[in-house]
Parts: sequence; structure tokens; C-alpha cells
Amino acid sequence: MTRTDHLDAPPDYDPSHFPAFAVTVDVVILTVSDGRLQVLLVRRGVEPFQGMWAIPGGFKRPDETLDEAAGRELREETSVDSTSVLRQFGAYGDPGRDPRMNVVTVAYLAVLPDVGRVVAGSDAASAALVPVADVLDGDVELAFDHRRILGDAIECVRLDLDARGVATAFLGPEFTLAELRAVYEAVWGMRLDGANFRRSVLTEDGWVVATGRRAQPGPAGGKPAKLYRAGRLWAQGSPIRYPQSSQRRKGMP
Amino acid sequence: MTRTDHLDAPPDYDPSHFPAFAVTVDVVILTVSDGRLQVLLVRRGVEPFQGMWAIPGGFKRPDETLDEAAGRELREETSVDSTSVLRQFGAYGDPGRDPRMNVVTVAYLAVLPDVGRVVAGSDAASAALVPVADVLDGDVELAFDHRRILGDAIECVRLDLDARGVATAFLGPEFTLAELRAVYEAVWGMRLDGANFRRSVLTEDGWVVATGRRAQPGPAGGKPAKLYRAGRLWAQGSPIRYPQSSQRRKGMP
DNA sequence: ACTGTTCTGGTCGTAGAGACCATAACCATG
DNA sequence: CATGGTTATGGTCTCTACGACCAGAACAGT
Repeated sequence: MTRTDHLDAPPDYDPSHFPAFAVTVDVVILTVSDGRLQVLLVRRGVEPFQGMWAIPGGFKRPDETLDEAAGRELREETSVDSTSVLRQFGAYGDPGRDPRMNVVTVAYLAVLPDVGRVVAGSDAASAALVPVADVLDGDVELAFDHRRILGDAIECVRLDLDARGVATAFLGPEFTLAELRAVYEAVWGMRLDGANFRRSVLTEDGWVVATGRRAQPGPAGGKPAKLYRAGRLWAQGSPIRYPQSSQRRKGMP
Repeated sequence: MTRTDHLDAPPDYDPSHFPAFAVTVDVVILTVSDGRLQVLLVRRGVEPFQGMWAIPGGFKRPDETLDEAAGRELREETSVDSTSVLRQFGAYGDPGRDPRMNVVTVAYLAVLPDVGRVVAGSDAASAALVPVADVLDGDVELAFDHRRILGDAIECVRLDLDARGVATAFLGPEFTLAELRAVYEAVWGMRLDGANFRRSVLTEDGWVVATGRRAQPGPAGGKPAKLYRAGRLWAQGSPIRYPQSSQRRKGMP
């Protein structure tokens, strides 16, 4: 293994003499709670940007893959131990994005039904769920270029909801159709008709399979909904397609 | 700026003591030629994997962004100087993917109408366009983990053709509808009906605008096609959606 | 029993996609 | 010049999918 120690003017293509970077992994942890899309943020305990909100992350180790590093960070921050929900969506390496040194970060997206206990990592003072709208509107400022990273993550999950079967990742093993619909509504920011949603999901079997059990009705009463679990077809996409822009929908704010 | 020189057992979260990586940028350059999707590959002139086909790339410099590094690599390899066609789609950092050292590479996708003169970079012996199918079928072997990277690139451009307006990037400023249709057919690997394609593109104006001129007919004759140029709507998506899997199409091989 | 809420099944109309045909425009031959 | 081959272009037809909307069913609370 060859390493360099110090070089400011890297010559081209000399494998024994290359610019050194730190590589970090940041994990955008999303969940739908209270009908809104929320992100797990940590309050930084060390400089730089001490005391500011940031996306959890850390250095990649030479003996682990990027996916493994992301899984490790997710495990450190939450009580979730699953690498299957992680999806890489971008890398960021602008000069000066970290005032200390040259850092290239690889950003991951984790979609979880429930964050469980949130744990502040070793470099974080505290951790909390924050509505994404508050960050994108500017009410909450983030450290580094993390606001841009979060913006890209949201766009990524919006597209994934259309092209990949990421909707069930927001939910537990059993869910009602209303809960599933709430995921689409929270991520896409629009209301969907319950009856039509139901039909789109149920017509072809393979998306959801009834489990026979029923859920507890909400505090406002109502007929208890059937419980379903995810079928095999979610690996290939989503039964609900994002409405094309030309669609005009009536009576929906 | 703080840098490390040598460390094999990195302690966590000590900003003055982090594992050092080399960061490279690889550019998957795609074009549609001869009705097939093709990729620009270089034959490596240096070890490791000397003499083997590879995706062009090089080291990122500390004073440039990742996008700029990708644009520089594209400029070195082709006669194209445009950063707008570049799109980042993945990062790869498995241990041992480069036998020399710890390398994290950020992969970019470049979709071009015409590669122009292909130029072998300083670490490459030669460069050539290779049909993508030949690589994915295993007829052509690639260095490093570049086959996996190319596979991800193809999946990315297939999705982009559905969700983003990347189709016109394969074409020059003026094109016929048959050429535009050939892009979809080459990337998606299916045949589309010419008349229906035409209607989908022309019904809403904003996708293509007629330029009044006509193209030269092909060697087999035929009515010369009208020439169009791309409209504004391509920034938001594509007028042709990828057919959902349930669609059954008749009479098309 | 009454009310309010949610779930659940249904109808209706329209927009769109695919299949298919007919014609126009051009080139290459004879 | 006629004729056939090839491609572009325009049109029609059918069937499906989706959105809008309605009505009843099944519960919880008062």
C-alpha cells in the first residue's frame, strides 16, 4: 500500500504520489411521523459548526466498504441494524466544504418505519427528529453543505417512490392501506383519493397481501382497517405512479 | 489544513488523525451509434490491469469540485467540452478494488450525441467505442470493478430516460423523430410504434419544435423527415414513459 | 339510538396508450 | 416516364387506466 504525506501540487497519474483525502459517510435517516416527512439530525458537539444541526456521519475506514460504513453509522445513531434499507445517492467533494481539510463525503439515504431510540453519536451532543419542511424552508440551519445534501436526498426519495418500491420501507411489517397512502401523501406533498388508491394497489395481487387481522381504529373511531403486508412486487417498482404534471386534479387543495 | 501521513488503525472521530484515501473520478461516456448503445473505453497503458479495457478516469485534485474533475476527464478523453451533460450516479470504495491503495472513486455519466475524436489519455494506450451489450454479456472484460460501475450506469440512464429529459442529450441540436425514437429503442431495448411515438411527442407543444428544414433521406430512400429541435419541457421529464411491466404488447419482437 | 368517522365497494366519464391502416413524399431502378 | 420499395405522416379504433364521485358498511363514542 502506498500513501502520501503532503502534497499541494499533485502531478498527474503518478500512483505513488496522489492527493490525500478524508472520506466520510453521511446518512440521511428519513421517516414519516405525524403525517409529515422527518429527518434525524444531530447537534454537533465538536468544532467546526459546534452546536449546529447536522446530518449524522463519520469517517470511512480502509477495511470496510462504503455500504458497511453507512450501516455502522446508522447503527451508532439509531437502534436499527439493517443495511438493506440504505441507498447511496450522492458524493460531495467541493473544496472548502470542510474547513479543516479535504473531505469527500458519500451520502446515504435510510428510510425507516420507526427510528426507535435515537442515540447521539460520540461527536454529537444530541439527536432529534426534525420535519424536513422546517429545514428546506430555512427555519433550521445545517452545518457544512448538509442542506444541499438533504435537498438531494428528498428529491431522491421522491423519485424512488415512483420508480422503486420504497414506500413499504417507511412502514412496519403490517400496515393499513391508509398508512401506506399517508406515505405517498407525505413524500409527494399531495392528497390521494382513498378509494382509487385502494383499487390501484389491490387489483393486481402481489403488491399487498391481506393478513386477516384488523388494526385498532384511531382516536376518532371509524371502521377498523384491514392489515396487509408487503408483497413481492415492491422489488420492481410501485403500483402508484407520480401524477404527470399535465394532470389537473379537482377539489384537492 | 490538517493532514495525516500514515495510519493503519484509525481511532474514531479525531479530526487530526483520519484514514487517507485517494479519490478518483470515472466517467462513463455513452452514445447511441449504429442503433446501439455504446460506451467509450480506454485500454490501460500502465499497471495494474495493463492492456485491459477500462472506464476513463483520473485523480481528483484538492482545488476542484467533483463535477469539475469529471469535466476535466471528459475533456481529456474526448473533444467535448461541456459539463452540463455530466451526471453523478455512484461512488465505489470497496477495500481492495485497487490493488495499489485505498481508492474511492466517484462515477459520472456523460451522454453525448457524438464523441468526436476519441483521444487516449496520458495513462491510456488507446480508446474506442464498444457496444454496451458486449461488455454486459461478458464478451469484453473490464479492469477493476468497472463492469459493475458500467452496469449501474446503464440502469441509471434507463431510469433517467423515463424520469428526466435525457433523450435529447443523445442527439445533436437538430434531429428527426425517427432518431429520437431510436434513442429510446436503443436504451430500453424495445421497439416503439413510430406513429404513436410521434403523437405522444407532438400533441403537447414544448417537447419538440419544428425547424422547417428537412433531413436527408437514408440510403434506402423514403420521404425525408422533418427536423426538430428540443423544447423547454425536456427539463422536467420525458413525453414517453417506460411501459409498465404489466403491459402486453402484440406483434413486437 | 344517534352521530361522526373511517373503511370499502361501486359507477361514470375522460384521457391516454397501443394496434392498425391509409396516404404522401421521396429514391431507385426499369 | 412509370413503377415499386421505403420512409414519414396522419388518422381511426378500441380498450384500459385513472380520477372524480357516490353510497353503504362497520365501527367508537355519547
